Amino acid sequence: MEGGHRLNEANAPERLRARPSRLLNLAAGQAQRQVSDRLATLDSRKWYYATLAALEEFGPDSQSGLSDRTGIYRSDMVATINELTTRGFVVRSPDPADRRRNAITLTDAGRRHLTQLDVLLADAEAEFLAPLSDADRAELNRILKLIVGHHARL
Amino acid sequence: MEGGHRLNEANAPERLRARPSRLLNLAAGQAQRQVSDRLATLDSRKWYYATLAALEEFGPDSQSGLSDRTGIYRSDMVATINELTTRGFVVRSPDPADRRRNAITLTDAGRRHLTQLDVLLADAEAEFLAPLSDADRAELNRILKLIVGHHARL
DNA sequence: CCAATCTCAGAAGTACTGAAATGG
DNA sequence: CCCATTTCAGTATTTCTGAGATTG
Repeated sequence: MEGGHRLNEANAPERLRARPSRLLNLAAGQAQRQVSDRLATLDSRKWYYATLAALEEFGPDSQSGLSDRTGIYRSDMVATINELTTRGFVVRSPDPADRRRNAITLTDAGRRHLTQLDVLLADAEAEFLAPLSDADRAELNRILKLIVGHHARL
Repeated sequence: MEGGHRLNEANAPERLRARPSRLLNLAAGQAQRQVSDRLATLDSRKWYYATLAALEEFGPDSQSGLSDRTGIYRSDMVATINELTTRGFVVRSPDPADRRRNAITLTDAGRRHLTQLDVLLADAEAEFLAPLSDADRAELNRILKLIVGHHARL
């Protein structure tokens, strides 16, 4: 879970080091790894967090709705809900108003788990943003939002 | 190669939208997709570019050396060199000085391919950096380098 | 005997496609 | 009959692990 293969960016060719796409990729990979590692300490993962967060903020929803809100594909949402159900974090029940749908509901245990994940995520982000000043963090957020907003549906 | 599943970030829960790790992930995914799509027009990919770039800048090298410079795992470098060899972009020959090693050498065709990939990458980056001013691009680069430099080998 | 290099086989997470089944 | 939702099965790519074979 630790050692092996540390990146030696200083040895990389200039053509690579200069590329924004590579920097973005490396930084995202670093963030991703720290986040996943922390979530794994509670046998959890990104998709759980996204799904629980959507349920907490917007209340019970269909799998299709959760897919829209989180960006997780519908086919993958099936497995996510299966696992969250097994762990008792959500309940899946048929929607009486439209029987094609499942109504997914957050449980108290799910809410507690979400709270724990928030702490883990804050820790992970504190770690990979460590070299940045508060001003830098704000700048990074602003710039990334420009990119994401530009390319997401308008 | 196009349609389906557009991200509707406006509907995402605040807990997600606010997370730097998510923004980084989405932006990197966007960059990644644009880069891969362009490289694919020449049946090429990121790893080809990284490997050819390392060979161009530092001259012939072992697979292990290329792995260090590019960040590609040694096990994956095998397949990369296989494919580059098939396409005539590199030559793999035993290193007479140390017969455990392969000496990987860039060919003229490889150099030409690298030049073409440079153009494609510039196009891709122009596209996903489109919403940013020059100052923003410089800021983004500076901040990402702080993160990457901090977490790469010191 | 130990270390380095190359190679192969494969796990695991993520992103994505297509189609069947059910119901509106 | 058409459309939406859920589910399943499967592809592709990337990152990463481990182990065997060869050579230093």
